[in-house]
Amino acid sequence: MQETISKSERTRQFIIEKTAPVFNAKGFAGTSLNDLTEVTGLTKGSIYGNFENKDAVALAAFDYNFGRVTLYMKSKIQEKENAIERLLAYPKVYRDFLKIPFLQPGCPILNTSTEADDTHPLLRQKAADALAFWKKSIENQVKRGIERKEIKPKTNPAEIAIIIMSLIEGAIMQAKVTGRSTELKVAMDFLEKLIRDIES
Amino acid sequence: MQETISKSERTRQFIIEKTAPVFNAKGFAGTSLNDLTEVTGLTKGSIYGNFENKDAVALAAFDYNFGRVTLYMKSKIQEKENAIERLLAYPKVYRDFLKIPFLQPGCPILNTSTEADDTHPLLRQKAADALAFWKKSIENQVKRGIERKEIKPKTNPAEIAIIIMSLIEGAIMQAKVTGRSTELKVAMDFLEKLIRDIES
DNA sequence: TTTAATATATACCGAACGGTATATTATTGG
DNA sequence: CCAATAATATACCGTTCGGTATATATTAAA
Repeated sequence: MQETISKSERTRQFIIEKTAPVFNAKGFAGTSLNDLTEVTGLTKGSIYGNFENKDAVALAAFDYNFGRVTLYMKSKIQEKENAIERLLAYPKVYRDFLKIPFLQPGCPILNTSTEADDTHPLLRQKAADALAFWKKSIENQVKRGIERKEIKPKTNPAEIAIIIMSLIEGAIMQAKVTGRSTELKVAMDFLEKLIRDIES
Repeated sequence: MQETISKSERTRQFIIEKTAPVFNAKGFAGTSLNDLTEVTGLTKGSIYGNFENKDAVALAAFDYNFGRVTLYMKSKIQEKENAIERLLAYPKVYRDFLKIPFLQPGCPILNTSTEADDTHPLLRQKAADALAFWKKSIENQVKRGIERKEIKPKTNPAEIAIIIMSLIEGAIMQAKVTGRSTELKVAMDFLEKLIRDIES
C-alpha cells in the first residue's frame, strides 16, 4: 500500500520531458523516432513499451509543454491580488519571451495549432482545448476584477481575452521568425496600455 | 526573338500553382514527393527536371502563396484613396478569412514562420522577408496618411504596423484551430476601432 | 535470495522517404 | 518533315520512416 511510482511511470515521464522540447521545435511531422531515441538515450523498444505510438508521445508532450507555460503564468499571476496587475502579468512575461529558456522553441499552442489544424485532428483538438482553457482563465480574471470593482463593469471578458491572446500570439510569431524582440516589445507596450485602460 | 514561354517554364509554373496549397496546408516536412506527384499528375522525373529538389519547390510555392495574398490585399487597398479607409481594408478582408478559398489552408507567413523558425533556415528567411515587406507596406500607408493629413501626425507607423499584424495573425491562428470565426470577428472589430482612432 | 513479472534492448519488418540515371516521348528550329 | 534538343516517364537507388516480435536485463514481491 506504499506510494510507489513504478519504473515505467518514471520512464514515461522521462520520455515526455525529454521529447517535449523537440516536438515543440520541430513539430509532429518533423520529429522522427530517431529524434526521440537520441534525445532520451533510450531505444525504440523502450519508448514503444511505454507509449502506443508516436502520436501518443506527441499528445503527452503537448500536455507537458502547455502545462509548463500554464504553471509558469499561474505563478506570476497569483503573485498579485489586484485584477489589473494580474492581467499585466501577461505583457510582463511575454515581453521576455525569447529569454525564457523552456519557451525557446516557441508557444506550444501557436506551433501545434498552425501545424495540426489541417493535418492532425487529435493534436488540433488538444491545441483548441488549450486555447479555450487559456481564454476562460483570462475571462475569469476579468470577471473577478469587475466583481472587485477594479475593472470597468462594462468590460467584455471574452473580447478582452481574444485581444490579449491575439496580440501575444501574433507578436510571438513575428519575434520568432525575425529573431528580434522589437515586435514583442511594441506589442506588449500596447497591451499594457490596453489593460490599464479597463481599470475602473 | 519572339516572346515564347518555354514548355518547361509553363510546367514549372503549373507545379508551383498546384503544390503551393499543399505546402501551405501540410507544411514542408509534412509534404512528401508523393503529394507533389499526386496533386500535379506529373512524375518525379518531371518535377526534378524543373526543380533542383523539394526545397526549391517549397521556396517557390511560398513566394507564390505570399504573392497571391499580397496581390489580393493590394487590390482591396487601392480601391480606396483615403488612408484610413485603406487601412480598414485589412480588418475588412481578414474578417472573412475563413471564407476566402485560396486562404483556406491559412496565412502562408504564419504557417511557414512557425514551422521553419527552428528547422528550415531558407524558408525561415523567406517568411521573415515577407513579414518585413508587409510591415513596410503598412508603414507606407500610414506615412502617406500623415502626409495627406488624414492620420494624426504623431502616429508611429512602425508601431501601428506591428499591432495590426499581431492582431491579424493571432486571430487567424485562433480561428483556424477552433474552426470558428468569432475570434476573427472580435479581433477585427477591435482593429477597426483602433484604425479609426488614428484618424486626424 | 529466488522467482515471477515487468521493463528495456536487439534485430528486424515492409513501406515510404527524397533523389537520380536512363529510356522514352514531345517540342521546336531549320 | 526531319533532326536535334528539350522535357517527361520509368525504374530504380540507398536511407529513413514508424512499428514490432522476441530476447535480455532489471525490478520488486515473497
